[in-house]
Amino acid sequence: MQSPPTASELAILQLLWDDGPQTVRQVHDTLAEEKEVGYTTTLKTMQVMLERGFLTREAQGRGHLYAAAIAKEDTQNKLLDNFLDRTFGGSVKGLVMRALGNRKASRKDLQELKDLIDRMENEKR
Amino acid sequence: MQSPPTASELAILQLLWDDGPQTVRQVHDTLAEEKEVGYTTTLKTMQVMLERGFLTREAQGRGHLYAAAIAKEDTQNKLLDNFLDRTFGGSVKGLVMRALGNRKASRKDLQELKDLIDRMENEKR
DNA sequence: AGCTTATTACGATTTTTATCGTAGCTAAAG
DNA sequence: CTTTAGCTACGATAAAAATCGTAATAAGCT
Repeated sequence: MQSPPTASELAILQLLWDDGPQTVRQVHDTLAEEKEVGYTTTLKTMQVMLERGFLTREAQGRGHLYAAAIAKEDTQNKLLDNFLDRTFGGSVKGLVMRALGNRKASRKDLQELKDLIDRMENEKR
Repeated sequence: MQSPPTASELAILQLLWDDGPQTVRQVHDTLAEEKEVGYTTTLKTMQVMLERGFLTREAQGRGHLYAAAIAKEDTQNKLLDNFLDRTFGGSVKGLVMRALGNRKASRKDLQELKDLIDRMENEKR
């Protein structure tokens, strides 16, 4: 993955990751709920993504069924890495504390995080 | 702050936040260590940032001394918010767990995080 | 004052990203 | 078989971000 997906591309990837392979029509209809955009814009973006190796597709009916070709976690990791460096100078602690401080996490989330931290501390030993 | 600073702009802000007000020359020399870029590119970017209200400046010698006009924490918060929504579907837990899982945090960092979580759990009561 | 050098101002260009119009194809419907 | 509705392909355009060239300005030196 040379350069990471752009914001628009990422929005499409999210749909394909979460809801599985879809046609341009399906993707577009979902995107259009959030933001006004032409059908051919979505189509073109997905064609570019195919070109870039972010998507695959197979013939289906009169059109194509597109699927994500890159893994969600890998992609998130790379984007996170970039963001961390650019915005928090690479400080994980800075990012995490800010994220927790700003947005409300549920009690259950907090407990899971503590568990994760405990496990990490043990592994470190 | 209408639209957030771009990647290039953010790099400049980081320098001004961390090392205090500087001239274009100083900023440029630091940036140029990382990446080849012309002096007037840096200058122009900083002029645009002034225009956008991200920087202030005052006359100094033959040139100007620039300073960040927006707060580091506010800016980081907004960028984090965007990033969280775009990349992790707004899931703080997802982001935090991934950040901790990927990059190594020091034992001290982990302890501080646990303390923060404990404080949050108490406040929640 | 005249020269040199660093800086600025300004506009233009390039590059990247996002957007869309149009023409043509194809399957399904009549 | 013809019409029609939905898609695709392709190129063009627009918008945003990054880059730089050039000329003017002003400080510092001799």
